[in-house]
Amino acid sequence: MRAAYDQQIPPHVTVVSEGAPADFLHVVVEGMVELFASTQGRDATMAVVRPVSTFILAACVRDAPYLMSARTLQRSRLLLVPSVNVRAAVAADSRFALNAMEDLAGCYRGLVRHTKNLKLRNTRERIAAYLLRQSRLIGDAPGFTLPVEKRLIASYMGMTPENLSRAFKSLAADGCKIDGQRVIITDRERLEALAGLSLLLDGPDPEASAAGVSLPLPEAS
Amino acid sequence: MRAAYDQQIPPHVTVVSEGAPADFLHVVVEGMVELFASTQGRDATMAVVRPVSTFILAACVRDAPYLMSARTLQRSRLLLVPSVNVRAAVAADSRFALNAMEDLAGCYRGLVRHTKNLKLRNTRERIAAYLLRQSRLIGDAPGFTLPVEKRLIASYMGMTPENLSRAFKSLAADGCKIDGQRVIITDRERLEALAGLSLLLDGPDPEASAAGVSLPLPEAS
DNA sequence: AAAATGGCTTGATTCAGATCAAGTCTTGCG
DNA sequence: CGCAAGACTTGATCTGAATCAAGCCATTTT
Repeated sequence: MRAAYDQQIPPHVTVVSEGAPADFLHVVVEGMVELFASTQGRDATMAVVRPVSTFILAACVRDAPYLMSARTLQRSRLLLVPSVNVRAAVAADSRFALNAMEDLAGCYRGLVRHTKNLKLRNTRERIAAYLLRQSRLIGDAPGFTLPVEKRLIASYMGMTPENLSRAFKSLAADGCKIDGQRVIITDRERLEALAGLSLLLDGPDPEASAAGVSLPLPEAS
Repeated sequence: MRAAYDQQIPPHVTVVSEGAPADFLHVVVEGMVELFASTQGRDATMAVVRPVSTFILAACVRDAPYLMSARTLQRSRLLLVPSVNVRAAVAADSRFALNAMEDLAGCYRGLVRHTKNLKLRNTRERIAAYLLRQSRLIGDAPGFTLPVEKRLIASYMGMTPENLSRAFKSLAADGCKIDGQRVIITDRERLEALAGLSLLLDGPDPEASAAGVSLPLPEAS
């Protein structure tokens, strides 16, 4: 920690570029950071990280190049811990190693869920599942506010903003009303049927949210 | 290790079902195991594990339910290590913890690559990238043999077998001939242009293959 | 207050990939 | 050896989602 840098970053700044060597483990202390990947114009949101969570731990551990880029969505406070020190701490302190490992395992499982989602569900189902999960994470409240821009949700879910918009509208017939940022689940049963919710996929276990990676929590309302 | 079970498993046997508690860490000693996920009839290959590699390490570490199922593709020899002992070893032996962590980080990075692939490339591009990667992994040989059934490749790549078949055929125009199991890259430049190969995505680093997770290596020919 | 910017919606159209339906070829097995 | 099962291919058709093209609305800038 003594070697770490504490930085305030303005919004919309890219703090990590994929391909660069993983010199620092990043910790989001305040704000919100998007992990994304891009090739030839195309662009995909991989996750959104919220306090207090780390990102690109895997690259540090393996001393390999970053596979994702990162940019701030808001003004954020980041802690940059030199990878060397992270690896030293892992080797020296078994408690630290255990915690780091749990974090990593949580990220991995979050990504498995995300990938299963992409492969096994179509757009409407993904959205239904996402909304149900958001609702559950704040204690099964039927109403809440979307925590990020819709375009970001669309990119995360692997669809275009146009399609997300249309899908949101069409969900009115399946138990969920979306008006601007406001979401109201009017018929949970129906929405669950649409999502084809395998409890496993969206788990009752909160690890992915605890890990702060995936999309942020909504605010109840 | 003293607590582990050593098992011979016939082909096409499901050895792990998603949702079950992670009582054992599995190690593939011989053979080939498919990790997959399914909901309501739909089915998606997530990875293929080859010797010597572990699978479902993340679930063990977190003492959480499996997120993927596993079935043997061939007659396989598996080592089942009780999760309790794995966690004990992680806590007791920092060398073990470090190695486990590297393994986990490798799996994570493999999955990041896979997900980026799904989100950023269309089917033909994914296939081109896959073939180039296979070629590179055996030392840039232009000719090789597909290591697994095409239907499995199709599922892994998130497309139907029909589509894979058509795409394979159409690649003749882009520098690659596929005839049965045999693949011959006739124009690497062209194929690379199609794949839009960002070196980052498919990496020069061999970790994903070393981890034995993803699809198996082909045989040169 | 007007103008500009960026996010969101809506409609029309297109297209990649899925589905459906045969058929062929290979492989394992009684 | 002959049959059955399963993998793969091929063609015809359909459809979910992308793309293209405006327009709308809120927020910020001038």
